[in-house]
Amino acid sequence: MQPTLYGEYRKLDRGGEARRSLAYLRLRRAIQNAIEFGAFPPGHALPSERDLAKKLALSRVTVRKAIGGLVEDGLLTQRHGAGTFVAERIVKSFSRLTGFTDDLRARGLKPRVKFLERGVGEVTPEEAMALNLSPGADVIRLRRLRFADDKPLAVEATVVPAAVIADPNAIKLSLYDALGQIGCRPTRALQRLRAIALGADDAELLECDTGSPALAIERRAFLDDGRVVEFTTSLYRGDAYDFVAELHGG
Amino acid sequence: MQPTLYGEYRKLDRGGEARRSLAYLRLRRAIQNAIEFGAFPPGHALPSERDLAKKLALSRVTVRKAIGGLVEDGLLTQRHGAGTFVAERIVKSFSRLTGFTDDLRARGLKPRVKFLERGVGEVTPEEAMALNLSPGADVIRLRRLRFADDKPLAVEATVVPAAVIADPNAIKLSLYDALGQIGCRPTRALQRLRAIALGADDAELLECDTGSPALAIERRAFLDDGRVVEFTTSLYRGDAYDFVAELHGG
DNA sequence: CGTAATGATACCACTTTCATACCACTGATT
DNA sequence: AATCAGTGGTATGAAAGTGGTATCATTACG
Repeated sequence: MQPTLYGEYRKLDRGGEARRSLAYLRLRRAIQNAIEFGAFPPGHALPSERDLAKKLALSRVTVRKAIGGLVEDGLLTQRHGAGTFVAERIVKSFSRLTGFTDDLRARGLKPRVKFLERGVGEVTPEEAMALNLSPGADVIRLRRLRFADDKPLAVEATVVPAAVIADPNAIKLSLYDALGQIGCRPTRALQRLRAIALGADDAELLECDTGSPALAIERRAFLDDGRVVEFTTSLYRGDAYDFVAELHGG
Repeated sequence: MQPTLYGEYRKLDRGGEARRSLAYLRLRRAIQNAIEFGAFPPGHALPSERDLAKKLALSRVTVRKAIGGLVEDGLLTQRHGAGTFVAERIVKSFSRLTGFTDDLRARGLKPRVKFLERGVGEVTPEEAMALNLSPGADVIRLRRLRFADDKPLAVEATVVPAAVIADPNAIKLSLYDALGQIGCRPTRALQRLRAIALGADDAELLECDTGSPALAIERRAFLDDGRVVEFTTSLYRGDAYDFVAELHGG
């Protein structure tokens, strides 16, 4: 039997001794399940917010909160006056290859970004090497200060070939969201991690002392065809970010 | 029957005899067990601090102390005004783990190991927590200094339950070889990486200045049945070692 | 005697949830 | 073209529950 939205929601109700999840999160999971199991094909309209609220005995605020999250994730699309629809191009949710924003959201922290620089320019020789581009090609440069719950956590310098994203302003919060929307979400990445001492400039941005330890991460992300879509150098405050990895195999 | 949080807590109470852990440590272990045995799936809410305190006849201060530790470990997430939740793990999957020895060889460096300590002792509370052992159990402790071309590169402290390997001298070169020979080769490991400043002792061993940045890696390796067979804390000189990881999505 | 663990209590800030109401837009009907 | 029912977008207020924090008292231990 095909899962229904209402059935999915009620199924998630069982919680044993644990307090149930928050209603809007439960509903959100229910909708997401229904979509991923195919109960709602792409383009299909969801019941209206008022209908959902009434049928599930929830308030419209709660329903909107659930839907809102999925809209932000690109799973749903809303059109003012028309309705809520399953997005045509569903961005595969990558459980493992995630960017900073997803990481923080998964941890329940509020991500915030302050742009220090956002512009277009010509590649430097080093960038050309890292991105595998020809000299003279254009790239987008981003320099971002990242906050978690309003505490500075990392400075990040990102270089993206202009051939991938032409308009720097298309990147609002998450680079990976922007890449996903144009179907260029990377499937593989190489990271290089090391510990360094913070320089004066970066230390000031991160509101800690010069020379304090930081985690430096360089990442090159690849598409299926091998093109590099991103080269990012990040400095994470050593006392504020842990990198957790799960290893498999024998 | 699935373990429950309250059941877990009371079970730990019966440890009885002379050695009863502090209440907040016991509760902390109980919660951790409940999570790791799946009683609380990721994303689900714990009972509120007030509920826990009331049901377990503890004060809220004690409950908060227990929860606080797990939050710091990244196992739980708290949101002001919302509740306490089992953290969704940020998992980076390393498909190819560049082992220490192989990596050095690839760089044309000669690896060498010097044992600083190798013996049996009783677990400390922290180790008991990491290895999920009862207080008073015996463990093997290894402390090794790793060199590349005769320059110190890392200090490594490893703890293995004596229940797994009884004789410390059975471990000659590679811990994983020794584990494999008795059929206890781990299939899964969790690593935690962060940047720290070196303390005086470790700095001296690594022949660099106190306070210089280092890469701290904690690793817990698991068997199929979930038992922890190894807990290792490594400190790599920040200026001498890069950690390279390959990430996969989809 | 001091310290640490624990308990009891109170208050604050925040989130969730509900109940309304009204606005702005869409699409189809008239 | 005008209308209208249904949609999402926004705002308000209120109640209940949550974690965050502080204070003070009690107990156990060295």
